[in-house]
Amino acid sequence: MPPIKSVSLSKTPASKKRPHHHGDLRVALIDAGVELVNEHGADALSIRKVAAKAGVSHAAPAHHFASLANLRTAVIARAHLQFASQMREQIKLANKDDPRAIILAALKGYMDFAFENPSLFHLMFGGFEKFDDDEEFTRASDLSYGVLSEICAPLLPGKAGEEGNQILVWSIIHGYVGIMLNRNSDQYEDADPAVLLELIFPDLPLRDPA
Amino acid sequence: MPPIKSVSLSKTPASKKRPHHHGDLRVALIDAGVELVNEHGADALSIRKVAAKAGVSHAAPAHHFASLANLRTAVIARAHLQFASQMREQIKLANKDDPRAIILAALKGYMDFAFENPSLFHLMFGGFEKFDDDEEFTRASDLSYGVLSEICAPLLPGKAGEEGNQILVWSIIHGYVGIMLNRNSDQYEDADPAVLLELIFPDLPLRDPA
DNA sequence: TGTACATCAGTGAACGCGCGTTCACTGATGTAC
DNA sequence: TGTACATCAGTGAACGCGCGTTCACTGATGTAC
Repeated sequence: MPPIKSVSLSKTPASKKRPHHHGDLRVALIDAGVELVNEHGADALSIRKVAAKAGVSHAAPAHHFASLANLRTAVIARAHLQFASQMREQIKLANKDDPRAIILAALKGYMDFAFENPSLFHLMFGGFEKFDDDEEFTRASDLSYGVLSEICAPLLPGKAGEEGNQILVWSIIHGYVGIMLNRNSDQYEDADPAVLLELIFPDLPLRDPA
Repeated sequence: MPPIKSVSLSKTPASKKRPHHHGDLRVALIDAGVELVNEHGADALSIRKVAAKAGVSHAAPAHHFASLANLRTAVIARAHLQFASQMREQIKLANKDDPRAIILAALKGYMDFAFENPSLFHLMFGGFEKFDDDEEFTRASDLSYGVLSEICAPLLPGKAGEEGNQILVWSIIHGYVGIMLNRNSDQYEDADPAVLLELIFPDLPLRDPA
């Protein structure tokens, strides 16, 4: 029995923008990179391992990433998307009329991301070579920084001005996370992040609601 | 003319504890490691490069460091010594009766070290494999942490208790430094660290002097 | 609809490199007598 | 003081490994006609 309309059937999946061979190798390689880093550390990211994990030959990634630094930049960009979205998800759970609750929620998302993906966090902020002017990267990292500036907007400007508040809040959470990640793992394992955040931020001065 | 007392002359330098061949290769290798990291990044630390920099064969370090992680641990330990001493030097310049000035001074030392040795700073806190229970390492890093707990002692305990103050102060400076190091270098090059510190710490609540 | 051709993603072999580690060695130093 | 010996830091060759990168290729997809 010959297939009826086999041509149109094969054309429909083609309209899904599936490129020539692999589904979307570029995306698959970045996925594999994120997994590799989380499983074996920031150093473990390599073109050959990423290719193996995606099930292609080690020469295939060259068609999508000109160098290891390009791949790394893309993985960090992807990490920023997840980072921002994890903060946004916590914000959604907070009372949207309580700016302080929103800040604490976002910072809980910040900490959760870092503690759940410590190696990825180190890759993002640990001084690894990346292309800071890559468009995909700047778009993604702007999403993260956007969350932070957004939640700080209701804060009363301090002596350091608007930007001072942002840097202060960001410094505290970034430093706290960095310190905790650097400790021997079992030393603070019973510390409850939410409680610690409350303790660290006892009274944030807010603007009068306009 | 035969040398008089040549024997005792040659014994005197021997009493300087100079080991067999090299002066003190272990120390020289750590020196070379610090230089390598500062010059070419935290990733550039390798047994072979360190040996080359110290002018010995690449098999020589094996007599002093069982593995790369051991060498790295020793380099980080050395970095902590410098880190602590840089904070102590700034503290010496401050009015010793002004606890707030002492805190700001120590944090200036903290920032100066990080900005002058960014790669070393990343090596110390960037999640690289090291032996946290190495005695030389714990002794050195305890010196750094000792400075931080010392300067925080005069602070009024907050809701998070004594330890909360320490974690808060440390988080702020650690996070601020981490964020600045992660930016494109020229973005904040005109920021005066001392001024920023003053802005970030407008009013630290101190204990009554007993 | 069918055919010829261009495009280009993925292949597999090969390259040279730097790496950590091992090994038998050598030669200077320290020690016992 | 002099001699024999033990110790051990440093040597140089060799190992196998994973790496990024290159290359001619092949074969599936997309397009022009």
